Parts: sequence; structure tokens; C-alpha cells
Amino acid sequence: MQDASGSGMLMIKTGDTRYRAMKPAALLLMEAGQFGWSSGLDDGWRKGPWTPQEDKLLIEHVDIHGEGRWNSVSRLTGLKRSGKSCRLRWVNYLRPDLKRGKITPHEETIILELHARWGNRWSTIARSLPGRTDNEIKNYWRTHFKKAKPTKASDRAQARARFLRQQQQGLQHNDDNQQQQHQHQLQLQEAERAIKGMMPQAQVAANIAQEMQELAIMFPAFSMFQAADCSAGSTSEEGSAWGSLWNLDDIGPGRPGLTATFVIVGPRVELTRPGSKSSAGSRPVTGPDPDARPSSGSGPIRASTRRPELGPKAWFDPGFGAFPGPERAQARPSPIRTPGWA
DNA sequence: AACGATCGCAACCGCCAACTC
DNA sequence: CGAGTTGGCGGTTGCGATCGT
Repeated sequence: MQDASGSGMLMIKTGDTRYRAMKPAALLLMEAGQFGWSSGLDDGWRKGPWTPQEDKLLIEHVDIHGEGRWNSVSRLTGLKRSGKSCRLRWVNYLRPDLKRGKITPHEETIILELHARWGNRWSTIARSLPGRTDNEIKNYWRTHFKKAKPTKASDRAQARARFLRQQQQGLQHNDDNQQQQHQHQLQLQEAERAIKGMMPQAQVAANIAQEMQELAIMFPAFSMFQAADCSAGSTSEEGSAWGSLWNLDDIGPGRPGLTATFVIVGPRVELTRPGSKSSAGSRPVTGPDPDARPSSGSGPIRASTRRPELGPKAWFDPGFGAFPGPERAQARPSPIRTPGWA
């Protein structure tokens, strides 16, 4: 911890492991548990900003015990934090695979496009942006695009135009962003090559054909998901935005015209479709269009938050760890109450 | 320089599905 | 089969930093 700028601010390592300036007094209060949301313990749990010491304890805990069983963290580490708080801290800021730094123009484009398609399904959008969290994307959207209230097509167009202007400006003087973009593209290309070589295409085709048949019945407006604007290798602005996506046109034998999109999500590939809150597995879509759900609150239309083997978040893992996504940890045995943890 | 407005984002809350007992 | 637990998700809040006047 040190004075980074001579401004009297301390640079402490916050959860996102970027260094954030904080006033010394604030830091002292934080560490005394008297900062922010609570003046100490609430229901026995500490709230408010995490201290470096708390982060260290949590990181050590996860190193030893792995993710999950969050409610046991406080007992095993002495942290006065609820399990939910520990999980959130880890997922959003302490996870080692998180990408640091600002959202790149390329990522911005993806966020904008995916939000236009999926709405506020931040976790779904986050799966298409390796190293980014749903919280980060949600905040980014709210601060950059929410004010435009892009609920109508014209409003969305305005928001997009505004975004593109920002993107152009950003590209003009942001070499770092360009480098990040380039690296990201290389990662995506590597992922694409690996996946193309390893995917059992016949099985994929069969599964997709079944998915598409369901979709044809349930989502007549499925045409919006056609391939035109998101084919891989496109050199257009739109195409570059979808550099992480590729389509399998007419992949289902005997089902011409059906289109699926594979989203390369870190080390895996998700089959996406409109109407599913998250990516498709082999399970049928069971609810109405999630886009139609109320804008606030948690309605009954809600996808599974678990990951059953063939659930809505089923994905292919090509087996390399270039940028392991958050779900990789889910490959461990079930985190639910293993004997000895209770 | 002072002050208010706005921005950015970490962290919280409530809800709900999956799961165990 | 119902109650309790756990964890995932979207929405909201609070506060320091920055900007504009």
C-alpha cells in the first residue's frame, strides 16, 4: 500500500485487484468496520467495502477449499461476512480469471448487440465476454446506455449511434484498447480452431435440429436471429462485433433455413437461441419469451440458476484453458453440502 | 476556490430454482 | 413431499471521484 500519486491518496488493492484510490481516513474507517453501508455488524455480518485483509482470507479459503459452500467461509476463516457476500466478492472481484481494465470498444459492441437481443440478462451477456462479470456489464450498461432508455427501435438506434461515435473516438487514441482487442481476437480465433477440430458435428447438428424445431414452433419471430449480421469472418463493423460468434446455417439435415449461433465463451461454446434465458442445452424451452417479462423484480419467468448436465447452460469445452471462464469451477463435484461441511 | 450535479462502480437486497434432508 | 439451505440472478443503493459553473 503506498501513495501512488503524491496526492495524499492511498492506493489499496480492492477486490477487482485494480488499484483504487482511497482517502486514508476512509481506509482507516473501513478497516475499523465503520465505513459505508453499516457502522459495523448487522445481524452478526459485516457489511460495506471489503478490506485487503478480508480479501486475503477469502482468497486463501478458496485456494484451499475451492468455490462453493460460501456459508461455511465465515466459520472456517473467521470472516464476519455472509456467504452471499463472500460469493459475490469472489465472483465479481477476486476471481483470478477476471479481465482487468476498462471495457474495450469491441466488448462494448458485443454488450450493445447482446443487450439488444437478450435484454437485461447480464449473466448471459457476460458469458460472451470472457473475464467480465455480469455486475460489471450491468454497471457499464447503466452508466453508458441506460439514460437513452432504448426501449423503442428508434431509441436503440440513437443509443447505438452514440455508442459508435464514442467507439470511433476511443479507437483514435486508445492503443491499449486496440492491443486488447487484437489479443481478444487471437484468443477467439484460437478457440474457434480448437472447437472446429473437436466438436462432434453430427451430434451437434442433430441437437440443433431438435432445438430449431422447437424454436420454429415457439418463436415465429426467430428470423431476427438469422445469420446475416453475425457471420464469422465478416469484415464489416457489424461482423467484427460478432467476431466471437459463428453460425451453422442449414446444419440440420432436411431442415434448410434453420440457423443456430455458436457463441465462443472463453474455453467453451454455447448454442444460443432467442427466448432462452441462457444458452441452450438439449432441454426444451419451457417458458414464454423472457424478453416479455416485467422490467423490474424477479418474475416467475426465470431460468435455472443451476447447471444440470443438459440444462440451459450446457456447453462444449474444447479442453484448453486460454481464458478459463467462471463456469470451469462448476466441473468440480456438486458444491451442495458435502458431508463434513455442514 | 467552492459548491452542486453527475458519473462510476462496489456492494447490497429480494427473489427464486435447485438441491438435500 | 414439504421445509430448509444454498447459490445465481437482476435491480437498487450508497458514496467517492470527477466535472461544470
